[in-house]
Amino acid sequence: MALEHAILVSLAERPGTGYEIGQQFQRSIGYFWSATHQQIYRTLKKLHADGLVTYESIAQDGRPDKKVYTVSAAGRELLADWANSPTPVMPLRSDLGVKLRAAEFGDLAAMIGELKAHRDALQEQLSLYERFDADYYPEPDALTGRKLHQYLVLRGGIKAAATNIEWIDEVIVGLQRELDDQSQPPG
Amino acid sequence: MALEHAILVSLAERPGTGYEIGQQFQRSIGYFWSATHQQIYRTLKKLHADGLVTYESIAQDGRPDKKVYTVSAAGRELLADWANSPTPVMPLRSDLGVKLRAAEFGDLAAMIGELKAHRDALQEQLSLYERFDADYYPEPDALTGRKLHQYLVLRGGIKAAATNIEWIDEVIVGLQRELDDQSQPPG
DNA sequence: GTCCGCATGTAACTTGTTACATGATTTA
DNA sequence: TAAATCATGTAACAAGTTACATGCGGAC
Repeated sequence: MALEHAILVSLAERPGTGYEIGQQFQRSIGYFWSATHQQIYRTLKKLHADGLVTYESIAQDGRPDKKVYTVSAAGRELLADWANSPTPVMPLRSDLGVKLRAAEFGDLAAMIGELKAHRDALQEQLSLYERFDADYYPEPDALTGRKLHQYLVLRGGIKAAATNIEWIDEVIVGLQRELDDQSQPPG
Repeated sequence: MALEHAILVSLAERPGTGYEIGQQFQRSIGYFWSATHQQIYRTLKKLHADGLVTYESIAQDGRPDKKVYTVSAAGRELLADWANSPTPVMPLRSDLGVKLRAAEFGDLAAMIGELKAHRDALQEQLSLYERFDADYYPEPDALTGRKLHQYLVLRGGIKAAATNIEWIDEVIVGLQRELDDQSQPPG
Protein backbone atom coordinates (compact mmCIF):
# COMPACT_ATOMS: atom_id res chain seq x y z
CA MET A 1 0.00 0.00 0.00
CA ALA A 2 2.77 2.43 0.83
CA LEU A 3 3.92 3.08 -2.73
CA GLU A 4 0.60 4.69 -3.53
CA HIS A 5 0.94 6.83 -0.43
CA ALA A 6 4.59 7.65 -1.03
CA ILE A 7 3.71 8.95 -4.49
CA LEU A 8 0.80 10.96 -3.16
CA VAL A 9 3.05 12.50 -0.51
CA SER A 10 5.60 13.44 -3.12
CA LEU A 11 2.95 15.00 -5.38
CA ALA A 12 1.23 16.74 -2.47
CA GLU A 13 4.51 18.42 -1.58
CA ARG A 14 4.88 19.49 -5.19
CA PRO A 15 3.28 18.40 -8.47
CA GLY A 16 5.54 16.64 -10.93
CA THR A 17 6.07 13.99 -13.58
CA GLY A 18 6.56 10.27 -13.07
CA TYR A 19 10.16 10.79 -13.96
CA GLU A 20 10.63 13.43 -11.28
CA ILE A 21 9.02 11.19 -8.69
CA GLY A 22 11.50 8.53 -9.70
CA GLN A 23 14.32 11.00 -8.98
CA GLN A 24 12.88 11.72 -5.53
CA PHE A 25 12.82 8.03 -4.78
CA GLN A 26 16.59 8.07 -5.20
CA ARG A 27 16.87 10.67 -2.47
CA SER A 28 14.65 11.90 0.39
CA ILE A 29 11.76 9.43 0.23
CA GLY A 30 14.22 6.84 -0.98
CA TYR A 31 15.84 6.63 2.45
CA PHE A 32 12.81 4.62 3.40
CA TRP A 33 11.11 3.48 0.24
CA SER A 34 12.22 2.62 -3.26
CA ALA A 35 10.54 1.93 -6.56
CA THR A 36 11.45 1.43 -10.18
CA HIS A 37 10.07 3.72 -12.85
CA GLN A 38 7.75 0.97 -14.08
CA GLN A 39 6.13 0.71 -10.70
CA ILE A 40 5.74 4.46 -10.54
CA TYR A 41 4.11 4.80 -13.97
CA ARG A 42 1.81 1.91 -13.25
CA THR A 43 0.78 3.34 -9.92
CA LEU A 44 0.25 6.82 -11.36
CA LYS A 45 -2.08 5.30 -13.92
CA LYS A 46 -4.03 3.60 -11.17
CA LEU A 47 -4.13 6.74 -9.00
CA HIS A 48 -5.52 8.61 -12.00
CA ALA A 49 -8.14 5.94 -12.68
CA ASP A 50 -9.18 6.22 -9.04
CA GLY A 51 -9.49 9.99 -9.28
CA LEU A 52 -6.79 10.65 -6.70
CA VAL A 53 -4.58 12.64 -9.07
CA THR A 54 -5.08 14.71 -12.20
CA TYR A 55 -2.52 15.50 -14.86
CA GLU A 56 -1.80 18.01 -17.54
CA SER A 57 0.05 16.94 -20.67
CA ILE A 58 2.78 19.36 -21.62
CA ALA A 59 4.24 19.30 -25.12
CA GLN A 60 7.99 19.66 -25.42
CA ASP A 61 10.18 20.25 -28.45
CA GLY A 62 12.19 17.23 -29.48
CA ARG A 63 10.95 15.21 -26.50
CA PRO A 64 7.85 13.19 -25.71
CA ASP A 65 5.05 14.98 -23.90
CA LYS A 66 5.36 15.00 -20.17
CA LYS A 67 2.47 14.57 -17.77
CA VAL A 68 2.56 16.81 -14.74
CA TYR A 69 0.53 15.17 -11.99
CA THR A 70 -1.29 16.97 -9.19
CA VAL A 71 -3.08 15.48 -6.17
CA SER A 72 -6.86 15.96 -6.32
CA ALA A 73 -9.09 16.86 -3.38
CA ALA A 74 -9.99 13.17 -3.05
CA GLY A 75 -6.29 12.35 -3.03
CA ARG A 76 -5.58 14.78 -0.23
CA GLU A 77 -8.44 13.37 1.74
CA LEU A 78 -7.15 9.84 1.31
CA LEU A 79 -3.68 10.99 2.37
CA ALA A 80 -5.04 12.63 5.54
CA ASP A 81 -7.07 9.52 6.37
CA TRP A 82 -4.06 7.32 5.89
CA ALA A 83 -1.84 9.58 8.00
CA ASN A 84 -4.37 9.41 10.83
CA SER A 85 -5.03 5.67 10.73
CA PRO A 86 -2.86 2.92 12.21
CA THR A 87 -0.34 0.97 10.16
CA PRO A 88 0.73 -2.54 11.16
CA VAL A 89 4.29 -2.93 12.40
CA MET A 90 6.43 -4.14 9.53
CA PRO A 91 8.45 -7.29 9.99
CA LEU A 92 12.18 -7.02 9.35
CA ARG A 93 13.64 -8.28 6.10
CA SER A 94 17.31 -8.93 5.56
CA ASP A 95 18.97 -11.06 2.95
CA LEU A 96 22.17 -11.05 4.98
CA GLY A 97 20.35 -12.47 7.98
CA VAL A 98 19.10 -15.41 5.94
CA LYS A 99 22.48 -15.81 4.33
CA LEU A 100 24.25 -15.94 7.65
CA ARG A 101 22.10 -18.91 8.55
CA ALA A 102 23.32 -20.53 5.32
CA ALA A 103 26.98 -19.85 6.16
CA GLU A 104 27.57 -23.38 7.44
CA PHE A 105 26.72 -24.78 4.01
CA GLY A 106 29.08 -22.45 2.18
CA ASP A 107 32.51 -20.98 2.66
CA LEU A 108 33.26 -18.82 5.71
CA ALA A 109 35.91 -16.76 3.95
CA ALA A 110 33.52 -15.94 1.10
CA MET A 111 30.86 -14.95 3.60
CA ILE A 112 33.27 -12.57 5.32
CA GLY A 113 34.16 -11.00 1.98
CA GLU A 114 30.50 -10.51 1.22
CA LEU A 115 29.91 -8.89 4.60
CA LYS A 116 32.78 -6.50 4.01
CA ALA A 117 31.33 -5.48 0.65
CA HIS A 118 27.99 -4.74 2.28
CA ARG A 119 29.67 -2.78 5.03
CA ASP A 120 31.48 -0.64 2.47
CA ALA A 121 28.28 0.06 0.56
CA LEU A 122 26.46 0.97 3.75
CA GLN A 123 29.33 3.17 4.86
CA GLU A 124 29.12 5.11 1.64
CA GLN A 125 25.37 5.53 2.06
CA LEU A 126 25.87 6.66 5.64
CA SER A 127 28.46 9.23 4.65
CA LEU A 128 26.08 10.65 2.07
CA TYR A 129 23.29 10.90 4.63
CA GLU A 130 25.59 12.55 7.14
CA ARG A 131 26.63 15.10 4.57
CA PHE A 132 22.95 15.92 3.94
CA ASP A 133 22.44 16.16 7.66
CA ALA A 134 25.27 18.63 8.13
CA ASP A 135 24.51 20.65 4.98
CA TYR A 136 20.74 21.00 5.22
CA TYR A 137 19.92 20.69 8.89
CA PRO A 138 22.58 22.52 10.91
CA GLU A 139 20.07 23.58 13.57
CA PRO A 140 17.60 20.72 14.09
CA ASP A 141 15.99 22.24 17.19
CA ALA A 142 14.72 25.17 15.15
CA LEU A 143 12.93 23.03 12.56
CA THR A 144 9.16 22.72 12.20
CA GLY A 145 6.70 21.24 9.71
CA ARG A 146 7.87 19.58 6.55
CA LYS A 147 11.53 20.41 7.16
CA LEU A 148 11.38 18.81 10.60
CA HIS A 149 9.76 15.66 9.22
CA GLN A 150 12.29 15.39 6.44
CA TYR A 151 15.05 15.78 9.00
CA LEU A 152 13.61 13.06 11.21
CA VAL A 153 13.32 10.68 8.27
CA LEU A 154 16.94 11.38 7.41
CA ARG A 155 17.87 10.67 11.04
CA GLY A 156 16.16 7.31 10.68
CA GLY A 157 18.20 6.53 7.61
CA ILE A 158 21.39 7.47 9.43
CA LYS A 159 20.57 5.40 12.48
CA ALA A 160 19.52 2.36 10.44
CA ALA A 161 22.67 2.45 8.31
CA ALA A 162 24.96 2.98 11.31
CA THR A 163 23.38 0.11 13.24
CA ASN A 164 23.59 -2.17 10.27
CA ILE A 165 27.30 -1.40 9.95
CA GLU A 166 27.83 -2.11 13.64
CA TRP A 167 26.05 -5.42 13.29
CA ILE A 168 28.03 -6.44 10.24
CA ASP A 169 31.26 -5.64 12.10
CA GLU A 170 30.12 -7.82 14.97
CA VAL A 171 29.35 -10.65 12.55
CA ILE A 172 32.72 -10.29 10.85
CA VAL A 173 34.52 -10.51 14.20
CA GLY A 174 32.55 -13.63 15.12
CA LEU A 175 33.12 -15.39 11.82
CA GLN A 176 36.77 -14.38 11.74
CA ARG A 177 37.31 -15.95 15.14
CA GLU A 178 35.60 -19.10 13.91
CA LEU A 179 37.80 -19.17 10.83
CA ASP A 180 40.95 -18.69 12.90
CA ASP A 181 39.91 -21.47 15.26
CA GLN A 182 39.47 -23.77 12.27
CA SER A 183 42.99 -23.24 10.94
CA GLN A 184 44.57 -23.37 14.41
CA PRO A 185 42.34 -25.50 16.58
CA PRO A 186 42.87 -24.90 20.31
CA GLY A 187 45.12 -27.57 21.79
CA MET B 1 14.72 -15.09 -4.09
CA ALA B 2 15.42 -15.30 -0.39
CA LEU B 3 12.28 -17.19 0.59
CA GLU B 4 13.44 -20.16 -1.44
CA HIS B 5 16.79 -20.01 0.30
CA ALA B 6 15.33 -19.44 3.74
CA ILE B 7 13.24 -22.59 3.34
CA LEU B 8 16.21 -24.58 2.09
CA VAL B 9 18.26 -23.41 5.08
CA SER B 10 15.54 -24.45 7.47
CA LEU B 11 15.20 -27.89 5.84
CA ALA B 12 18.95 -28.35 5.61
CA GLU B 13 19.23 -27.80 9.36
CA ARG B 14 16.48 -30.34 9.88
CA PRO B 15 13.83 -31.92 7.62
CA GLY B 16 10.24 -30.98 8.35
CA THR B 17 6.75 -30.18 7.11
CA GLY B 18 5.50 -26.94 5.61
CA TYR B 19 3.67 -26.33 8.81
CA GLU B 20 6.84 -26.68 10.87
CA ILE B 21 8.70 -24.31 8.58
CA GLY B 22 5.90 -21.84 9.16
CA GLN B 23 6.49 -22.15 12.90
CA GLN B 24 10.18 -21.46 12.44
CA PHE B 25 9.36 -18.33 10.49
CA GLN B 26 7.66 -17.07 13.62
CA ARG B 27 10.90 -17.42 15.56
CA SER B 28 14.60 -17.77 14.65
CA ILE B 29 14.52 -17.19 10.89
CA GLY B 30 11.57 -14.89 11.43
CA TYR B 31 13.82 -12.27 13.03
CA PHE B 32 14.90 -11.52 9.50
CA TRP B 33 12.38 -12.99 7.13
CA SER B 34 8.69 -13.76 7.27
CA ALA B 35 6.25 -15.68 5.14
CA THR B 36 2.64 -16.84 5.26
CA HIS B 37 1.80 -20.51 5.04
CA GLN B 38 0.49 -20.06 1.51
CA GLN B 39 3.84 -18.75 0.37
CA ILE B 40 5.60 -21.63 2.05
CA TYR B 41 3.44 -24.36 0.54
CA ARG B 42 3.68 -22.78 -2.87
CA THR B 43 7.45 -22.49 -2.64
CA LEU B 44 7.83 -26.06 -1.39
CA LYS B 45 5.89 -27.25 -4.41
CA LYS B 46 8.22 -25.31 -6.67
CA LEU B 47 11.34 -26.55 -4.88
CA HIS B 48 10.07 -30.09 -5.34
CA ALA B 49 9.33 -29.53 -9.03
CA ASP B 50 12.90 -28.23 -9.41
CA GLY B 51 14.34 -31.29 -7.68
CA LEU B 52 15.82 -29.31 -4.79
CA VAL B 53 13.83 -31.14 -2.12
CA THR B 54 12.20 -34.55 -1.75
CA TYR B 55 9.35 -35.49 0.54
CA GLU B 56 7.85 -38.48 2.23
CA SER B 57 4.10 -38.58 2.88
CA ILE B 58 3.32 -39.76 6.36
CA ALA B 59 -0.18 -40.98 7.19
CA GLN B 60 -1.63 -39.87 10.50
CA ASP B 61 -4.73 -41.04 12.33
CA GLY B 62 -7.52 -38.50 12.34
CA ARG B 63 -5.39 -35.93 10.54
CA PRO B 64 -4.43 -35.27 6.95
CA ASP B 65 -1.18 -36.78 5.73
CA LYS B 66 1.87 -34.70 6.36
CA LYS B 67 4.76 -34.29 3.97
CA VAL B 68 8.18 -34.33 5.53
CA TYR B 69 10.56 -32.48 3.23
CA THR B 70 14.30 -33.09 2.94
CA VAL B 71 16.87 -31.12 0.94
CA SER B 72 18.30 -33.08 -1.99
CA ALA B 73 21.93 -33.12 -3.09
CA ALA B 74 21.04 -30.57 -5.77
CA GLY B 75 19.39 -28.42 -3.10
CA ARG B 76 22.49 -28.49 -0.94
CA GLU B 77 24.61 -27.54 -3.89
CA LEU B 78 22.34 -24.61 -4.72
CA LEU B 79 22.48 -23.49 -1.11
CA ALA B 80 26.27 -23.59 -1.06
CA ASP B 81 26.45 -21.66 -4.33
CA TRP B 82 24.07 -19.06 -3.00
CA ALA B 83 25.99 -18.72 0.26
CA ASN B 84 29.20 -18.11 -1.66
CA SER B 85 27.85 -15.64 -4.21
CA PRO B 86 27.23 -11.92 -3.69
CA THR B 87 23.80 -10.51 -2.81
CA PRO B 88 22.87 -6.94 -3.66
CA VAL B 89 22.50 -4.54 -0.74
CA MET B 90 18.82 -4.31 0.14
CA PRO B 91 17.23 -0.87 0.24
CA LEU B 92 15.47 0.10 3.46
CA ARG B 93 11.70 -0.09 3.70
CA SER B 94 9.66 1.58 6.39
CA ASP B 95 6.01 2.48 6.39
CA LEU B 96 6.59 4.83 9.29
CA GLY B 97 9.19 6.74 7.33
CA VAL B 98 6.74 7.35 4.51
CA LYS B 99 4.01 8.16 6.98
CA LEU B 100 6.12 10.73 8.76
CA ARG B 101 6.43 12.55 5.46
CA ALA B 102 2.63 12.55 5.30
CA ALA B 103 2.30 13.96 8.83
CA GLU B 104 1.75 17.51 7.60
CA PHE B 105 -1.40 16.39 5.79
CA GLY B 106 -2.85 14.64 8.83
CA ASP B 107 -3.05 15.19 12.54
CA LEU B 108 0.12 15.49 14.64
CA ALA B 109 -1.49 14.08 17.78
CA ALA B 110 -2.70 10.99 15.89
CA MET B 111 0.75 10.51 14.44
CA ILE B 112 2.30 10.62 17.89
CA GLY B 113 -0.19 8.04 19.12
CA GLU B 114 0.66 5.79 16.21
CA LEU B 115 4.37 6.14 16.93
CA LYS B 116 3.82 5.18 20.56
CA ALA B 117 1.91 2.07 19.52
CA HIS B 118 4.78 1.04 17.25
CA ARG B 119 7.29 1.71 19.99
CA ASP B 120 5.35 -0.52 22.39
CA ALA B 121 5.15 -3.35 19.85
CA LEU B 122 8.87 -3.06 19.12
CA GLN B 123 9.66 -2.97 22.83
CA GLU B 124 7.80 -6.21 23.33
CA GLN B 125 9.67 -7.80 20.44
CA LEU B 126 12.95 -6.55 21.82
CA SER B 127 12.21 -7.98 25.28
CA LEU B 128 11.47 -11.35 23.72
CA TYR B 129 14.72 -11.30 21.78
CA GLU B 130 16.67 -10.29 24.86
CA ARG B 131 15.17 -13.14 26.81
CA PHE B 132 16.27 -15.56 24.06
CA ASP B 133 19.69 -13.98 24.16
CA ALA B 134 20.05 -14.44 27.92
CA ASP B 135 18.48 -17.92 27.99
CA TYR B 136 20.17 -19.58 25.03
CA TYR B 137 23.44 -17.75 24.56
CA PRO B 138 24.93 -16.98 27.98
CA GLU B 139 28.49 -17.36 26.70
CA PRO B 140 28.67 -15.95 23.16
CA ASP B 141 32.46 -16.11 22.93
CA ALA B 142 32.36 -19.88 23.20
CA LEU B 143 29.97 -20.38 20.28
CA THR B 144 30.89 -21.85 16.90
CA GLY B 145 29.07 -23.06 13.79
CA ARG B 146 25.32 -23.00 13.58
CA LYS B 147 24.86 -21.82 17.15
CA LEU B 148 27.17 -18.88 16.54
CA HIS B 149 25.34 -17.91 13.37
CA GLN B 150 21.98 -18.15 15.07
CA TYR B 151 23.29 -15.97 17.86
CA LEU B 152 24.59 -13.36 15.44
CA VAL B 153 21.25 -13.25 13.64
CA LEU B 154 19.52 -12.75 16.96
CA ARG B 155 21.96 -9.95 17.75
CA GLY B 156 20.93 -8.30 14.51
CA GLY B 157 17.29 -8.51 15.49
CA ILE B 158 18.07 -6.97 18.87
CA LYS B 159 20.10 -4.15 17.39
CA ALA B 160 17.54 -3.37 14.71
CA ALA B 161 14.65 -3.30 17.18
CA ALA B 162 16.58 -1.19 19.70
CA THR B 163 17.62 1.34 17.07
CA ASN B 164 14.11 1.57 15.74
CA ILE B 165 12.84 2.32 19.23
CA GLU B 166 15.48 5.00 19.68
CA TRP B 167 14.48 6.57 16.40
CA ILE B 168 10.78 6.53 17.23
CA ASP B 169 11.53 8.22 20.56
CA GLU B 170 13.48 10.90 18.75
CA VAL B 171 10.57 11.43 16.36
CA ILE B 172 8.07 11.62 19.21
CA VAL B 173 10.18 14.28 20.97
CA GLY B 174 10.39 16.29 17.76
CA LEU B 175 6.70 16.10 16.96
CA GLN B 176 5.71 16.78 20.57
CA ARG B 177 7.76 19.95 20.55
CA GLU B 178 6.07 20.98 17.30
CA LEU B 179 2.65 20.27 18.81
CA ASP B 180 3.46 22.28 21.95
CA ASP B 181 4.68 25.19 19.86
CA GLN B 182 1.42 25.19 17.97
CA SER B 183 -0.75 25.47 21.07
CA GLN B 184 1.53 28.05 22.69
CA PRO B 185 3.31 29.90 19.93
CA PRO B 186 6.50 31.61 21.13
CA GLY B 187 5.90 35.30 21.80
C1' DG C 1 -19.76 -25.78 22.36
C1' DT C 2 -16.25 -22.84 20.93
C1' DC C 3 -11.60 -21.86 20.17
C1' DC C 4 -6.76 -23.42 19.35
C1' DG C 5 -3.33 -26.43 17.21
C1' DC C 6 -2.18 -29.48 13.49
C1' DA C 7 -1.94 -29.85 8.43
C1' DT C 8 -2.76 -28.84 3.73
C1' DG C 9 -4.45 -26.64 -0.02
C1' DT C 10 -7.04 -23.39 -4.21
C1' DA C 11 -8.04 -18.86 -6.17
C1' DA C 12 -7.81 -14.13 -6.90
C1' DC C 13 -5.42 -10.23 -6.41
C1' DT C 14 -1.63 -6.73 -5.56
C1' DT C 15 3.19 -5.57 -5.61
C1' DG C 16 7.75 -5.77 -7.22
C1' DT C 17 11.36 -7.14 -10.84
C1' DT C 18 13.41 -7.62 -15.43
C1' DA C 19 13.59 -7.14 -20.18
C1' DC C 20 12.46 -4.69 -24.18
C1' DA C 21 11.21 -0.41 -26.82
C1' DT C 22 11.49 4.57 -28.52
C1' DG C 23 13.91 8.92 -29.47
C1' DA C 24 15.92 13.70 -29.24
C1' DT C 25 19.61 16.48 -26.68
C1' DT C 26 23.62 17.17 -24.16
C1' DT C 27 28.19 15.91 -22.40
C1' DA C 28 32.62 13.50 -22.49
C1' DT D 1 30.78 8.10 -31.23
C1' DA D 2 29.38 6.54 -27.09
C1' DA D 3 27.03 7.43 -22.92
C1' DA D 4 23.96 9.94 -19.94
C1' DT D 5 19.65 12.69 -19.25
C1' DC D 6 14.84 13.41 -20.06
C1' DA D 7 10.36 10.96 -20.62
C1' DT D 8 7.16 7.39 -21.25
C1' DG D 9 5.51 3.02 -21.90
C1' DT D 10 4.30 -2.64 -22.83
C1' DA D 11 4.85 -7.45 -21.46
C1' DA D 12 6.04 -11.25 -18.80
C1' DC D 13 7.15 -13.00 -14.66
C1' DA D 14 8.13 -13.57 -9.53
C1' DA D 15 6.83 -12.62 -4.90
C1' DG D 16 3.59 -11.40 -1.36
C1' DT D 17 -1.32 -10.84 0.55
C1' DT D 18 -6.08 -12.06 1.59
C1' DA D 19 -9.98 -14.86 1.49
C1' DC D 20 -11.94 -19.23 1.45
C1' DA D 21 -12.01 -24.30 2.42
C1' DT D 22 -11.53 -28.79 5.08
C1' DG D 23 -11.46 -31.63 9.28
C1' DC D 24 -9.96 -34.03 13.58
C1' DG D 25 -8.50 -33.75 18.55
C1' DG D 26 -7.88 -31.54 22.77
C1' DA D 27 -8.41 -27.72 26.09
C1' DC D 28 -11.34 -24.38 28.50
